[in-house]
Amino acid sequence: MKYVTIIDIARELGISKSTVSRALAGDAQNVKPETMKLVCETARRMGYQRNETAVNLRRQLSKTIGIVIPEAITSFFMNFIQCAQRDLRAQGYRTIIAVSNEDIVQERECLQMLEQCRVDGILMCVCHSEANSKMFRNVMSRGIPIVFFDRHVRDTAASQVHLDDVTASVFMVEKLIRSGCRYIVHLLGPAHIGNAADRLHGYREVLEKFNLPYNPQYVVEGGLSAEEGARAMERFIQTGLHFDAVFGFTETAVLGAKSVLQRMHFRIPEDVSLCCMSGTALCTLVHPTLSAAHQPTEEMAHTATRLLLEQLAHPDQFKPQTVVLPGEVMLRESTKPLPTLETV
Amino acid sequence: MKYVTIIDIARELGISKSTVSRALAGDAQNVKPETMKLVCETARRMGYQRNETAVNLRRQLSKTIGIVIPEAITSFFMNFIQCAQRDLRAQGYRTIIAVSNEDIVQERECLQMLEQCRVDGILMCVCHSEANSKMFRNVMSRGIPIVFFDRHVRDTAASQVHLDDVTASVFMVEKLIRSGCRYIVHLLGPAHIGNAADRLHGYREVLEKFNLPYNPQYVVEGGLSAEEGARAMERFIQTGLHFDAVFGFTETAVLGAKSVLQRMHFRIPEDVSLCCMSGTALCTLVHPTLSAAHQPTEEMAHTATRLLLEQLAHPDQFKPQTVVLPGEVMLRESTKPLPTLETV
DNA sequence: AACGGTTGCGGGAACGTTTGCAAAATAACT
DNA sequence: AGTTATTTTGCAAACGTTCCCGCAACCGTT
Repeated sequence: MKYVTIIDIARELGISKSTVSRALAGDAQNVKPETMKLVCETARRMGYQRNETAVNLRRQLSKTIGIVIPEAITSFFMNFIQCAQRDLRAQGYRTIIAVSNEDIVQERECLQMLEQCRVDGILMCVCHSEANSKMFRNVMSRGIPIVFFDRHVRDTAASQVHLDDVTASVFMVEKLIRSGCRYIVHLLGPAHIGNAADRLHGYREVLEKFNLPYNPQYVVEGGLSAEEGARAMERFIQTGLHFDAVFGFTETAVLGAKSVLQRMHFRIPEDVSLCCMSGTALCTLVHPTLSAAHQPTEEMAHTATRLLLEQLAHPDQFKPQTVVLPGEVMLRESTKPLPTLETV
Repeated sequence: MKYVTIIDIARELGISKSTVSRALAGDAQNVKPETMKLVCETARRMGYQRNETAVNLRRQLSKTIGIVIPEAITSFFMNFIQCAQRDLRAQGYRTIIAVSNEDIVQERECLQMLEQCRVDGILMCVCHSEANSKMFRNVMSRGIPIVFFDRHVRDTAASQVHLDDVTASVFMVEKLIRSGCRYIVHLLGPAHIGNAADRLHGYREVLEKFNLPYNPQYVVEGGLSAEEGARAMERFIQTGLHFDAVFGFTETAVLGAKSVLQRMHFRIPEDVSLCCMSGTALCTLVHPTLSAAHQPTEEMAHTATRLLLEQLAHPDQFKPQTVVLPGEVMLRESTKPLPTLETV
C-alpha cells in the first residue's frame, strides 16, 4: 500500500531529500557521480516509483494532454489516438481521453473535466462546429492551448488540421463520372459538422464542371451511423428516382446504405457504384471492398501534436495555423473501373 | 494561466481556506448555510476549478482507474471502455487508457506508467496469458487491485470476467454441423491467448459429439488481424483439402479469410459457411453479414468495474471472483439456415 | 451565574516533490 | 597555511488541498 518516497531513500542513506531528488533527476551539475549512482541503485532496490501527482503539483503543470473525440467506434479516432499518444509520450506527456458522444453537453463536461485535471493542452475533434466556441475561447484564455483536428471549427484563434475535403470529394466524384455514372446520390453529413458543407460543395463543383444538372432530391441527409445511412438509402429508393452511384459523407453511413442495396439485390458496382469520404481499414474488410477517400490519420496526428507541442514550448510566439492535408483516394471494387486511355 | 484557488476565495471573503474547503465540499455539518452559499457563489463568480492534483496528493489516491487494452482497432475494446468509463465516472473516477499493442514489453510499460500515476485500480485485458504474471502480482501486492477481463489469465489471485468460450464455440460449431457442414476449418487463435485453447476445445467437443473425425490439418493458426487470417486461409486452400465451413477465433481474422474466399469466388454460405467468435458491430456491416458469437460487452464492462469498485470499497473482505458470461450467438447470412423442424 | 453541549470557524500540519539560496566540503591557487 | 573558486550538500519554502485539533461564541440547562 505504501509507496517508497525520496524521503525514505534519503533516510536510508543518511542524506537529504534534496540530494536524492537531484540525483534521480540526473542533475550531474550538482551531484557527485558516486552519490548519484548510490541513490539510483537504492531507489531501484527499494522499488521507488516517482509520485507524478506531487511532481505535477509542484511544477504547476500536469504533463498531460487531453484528447476529446466525438465517438469511439470508428477506427479513425483510435488510430489517431494511438499515433498522438506515441508522439506525446516521446515528449514525456501522458494523455487522457474523453469521449463526447456527439453531444455538445457531454463535450462541455469533457472540457471541464480536463481543466480540473489541469491538462497542459488539448487535442480536440468537435461534435459541433460552433456550439461550444465560447467555451473553447474560455479555455484558451486560461492559457490551455487547443488544437482542433479532423472537423472544421468556425472562427477560432486556435490551430487546426483537417482534410482538404473539397479537393478529395471533387476527385472522388470525378472518378464516378469518368467511370460512367450520371445519377449520383449524395449522403450528406450533418449540418453542424463543417466538413459536410465542403464535401457537398465538392460534389456540386464536379457536376457543374461536367455540365450535369444539380438535383437537390439526390442529396439526402445520411447521418453518421450505419442505421441512419440505411434509412436514408431506403428513403431515397422509395422516391423511385433512378440512380447509379452513391457518394457518402462517411464510411459507416455508406456501409449502412450498402446493406440495404445488397439486400435488395442491387449489384455493386454494376448497378450502383459506392464510395465515401472518411474511409478506414473497414473499407478493405467488406465485400466488395469500398472505394474511399482516406484521412491521412497518422499525418494528421503527427501534425496536430506537433502544433500543440510547439505552442506549449513557445507560447509567446504562437501564431494560429491551419494545416490542410490532402486525402488519399483509394479506388476499390465498389466503383466501376475507369475506362482505359485507349477507349476514351 | 493562473487558476483561482481556495486561498484566493478565502482572501476575497476574509475567511479561512479551511472554511472555503469545507463549504465547497458541501460539509453542512461544519459550515453555516449562509457561509456555504456565499462561498459557492463567489467560487462560481471567480471561475474556481478545483485542482485535482492537489486533492489527489493530499488524499493519497488518485480517483483514477487505469484501463489496459491490447489494441485499439476492434470496436469491442472501444465499447468496453465507453461503458466502463460511464460507470466509473458515476463513482467519481477518471480513467486513463493504455494500449499495449499486443506486446508484453509495452504492457509492462503501461503498468509502470499507471503506477506512477498512482491509479487506484486497473482494468486489464492481457496480451499474454502468463508472461507478465509476476509483475501483476507485484502491482497487486502494492495494494492496487486488478480485474482482468475478456482474456483468461492463468493462476492469479485477481478477479476475472470473461466469456464462456467453450459453451459459445460448442453452440456455434453445432449450428454449423446442423446446417449440414462436415469439413470445418478452425482458424486458431494465438497460443499465448488463453481463450484460444477453450475455443479449440469447444470445436473438438462438438466433433466428438457428432462422431466426426478430428483432423489437425483443419486447425490452422489464424492470428488476430485480417492479414493473418487471409494468409492462413490461403495456406489452407493450397493444401487442397475439401472444406465447407470456417470457424474462426476472432472476427478480424475471419474477415480476412472472407476476402480471400470471395476473391476466389467461393459463394458464402452456399459453398462455405463462415462464422467466428468475438463478433462486433462489424459483422452486420459486411456482406454477407457474418454469423458470430458476441461478447456481452456492456455486461462485461459493468461486471468488471463492479468487481473493481467493490474491491476498492472493501479491500479487507476481498475474495477473488471469476465471472463467466454467456456469449450471444447471432446467426446471420454467412451460415446456411438450419433445417426446419419438419424436415429433420 | 456557572456549566456542559453544540455549532462554526481558523490554525497548521501533511501529502511528495522541486528548487533557490546558503552552507559546508573539497579543490585550486597563491 | 591562507585565500579564493568550485563542487557538493542541506534547509526550507512552495504547489493546493484536506482534515485534525482547538478556540470562541452561542445555546439551553441546572
